[in-house]
Amino acid sequence: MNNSGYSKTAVKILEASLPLFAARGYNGVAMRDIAQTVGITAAALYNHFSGKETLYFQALEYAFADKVDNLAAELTTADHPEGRLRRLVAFWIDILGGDVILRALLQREMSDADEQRLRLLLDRIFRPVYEGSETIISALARDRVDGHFLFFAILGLVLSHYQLAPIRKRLPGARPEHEAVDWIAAQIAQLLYRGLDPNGSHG
Amino acid sequence: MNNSGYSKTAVKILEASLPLFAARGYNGVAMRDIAQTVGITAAALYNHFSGKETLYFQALEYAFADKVDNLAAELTTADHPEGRLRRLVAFWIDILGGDVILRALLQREMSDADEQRLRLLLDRIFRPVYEGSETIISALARDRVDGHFLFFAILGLVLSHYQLAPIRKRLPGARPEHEAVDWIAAQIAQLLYRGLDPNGSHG
DNA sequence: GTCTATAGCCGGATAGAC
DNA sequence: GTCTATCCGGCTATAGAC
Repeated sequence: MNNSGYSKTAVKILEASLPLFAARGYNGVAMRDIAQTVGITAAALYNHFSGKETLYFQALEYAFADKVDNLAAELTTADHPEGRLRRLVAFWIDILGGDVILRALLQREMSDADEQRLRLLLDRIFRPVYEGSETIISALARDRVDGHFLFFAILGLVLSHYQLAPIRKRLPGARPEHEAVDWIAAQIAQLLYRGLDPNGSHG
Repeated sequence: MNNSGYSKTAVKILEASLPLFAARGYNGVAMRDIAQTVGITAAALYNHFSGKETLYFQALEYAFADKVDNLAAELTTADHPEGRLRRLVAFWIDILGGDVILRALLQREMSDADEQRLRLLLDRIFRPVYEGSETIISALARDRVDGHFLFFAILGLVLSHYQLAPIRKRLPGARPEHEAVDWIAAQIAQLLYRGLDPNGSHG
């Protein structure tokens, strides 16, 4: 037992199952696979989780725990708006870019759209971040764009950068630095803040 | 037989399988499911396709056929750069927003990342559009952002708008007009062209 | 708490009659 | 070209010994 309420073996099972579910999806992973990774038999899994669905659900919850702490504080410190925008972009890159497993799970949940699992994502990740970044978002959006739209535009730019990587890397113009987090953050912030208009502030 | 080279039944099979694969993925669809939708038995499927993998692959190819014709011509007509940007955004919305099946298949292919199927997507969709929009992209990007990055930023903004819809619609600030293609196109073009800088051209 | 063994089900694919 | 019947393998889950 530890403070998460799971036994040591249960934690090992959860941590073994996450990369598998992320890589191959719910249907693509057999209980035998998870058991083999842990080093026990499939039957023994049922001593810790009542079934495959339960295990999957608890693995999701386990993966998303404590991902969004202290974001709000970081986003409200006095700073130029562009700096705070950059930190919000960096936050998403940190969450989505640094964790292949979380990203794959997120994408899968988006397309499978189970109501219960969706609620987990909302409560654990999106609502906290949305509320924590409301001030900076509305300050940035002003009358120019819709704030709700802007929040998802930032998230979408980060997410799609990673999501489209298999295709992105295969088209001419791809360069190694496109995978560097600092470069990505700078490009996104630059694009969002300055825009493309040649008559704009930076042109 | 028709000009696609498929018999009438084969076409019915392809068109029946696409929504199923889009909704539940390769592993989530049984040959029996497809057969039942068509109104035949699973065994009869093998008169038209040699196996499940072949059927899936041909269904993908069938879905992507003729999606990108005449884009290049449309993007090079004389016009203000902002107008051409808007047309490029509209093109992606037209492809990705208007076809839930294509979008779901695209997303699934992105995360499953089979080399052969990836090549199909590249050759049928992305490379033609990429090459067709090279001129307008580099004219828009100039020295401000990377052109390769900009191409995927535009695509990513459209794609993620639809992809994140399950979460987007559940957060405060969601409104019905956020689903209207004209509104989406206007917001994306506005954001990309003008940017967020209060000292920018639109101030 | 783990094991072996197995029940019960489902999925892909084939054989052969019609 | 479709059918019925069937094979075979893989899967979740359970029973019961240790």
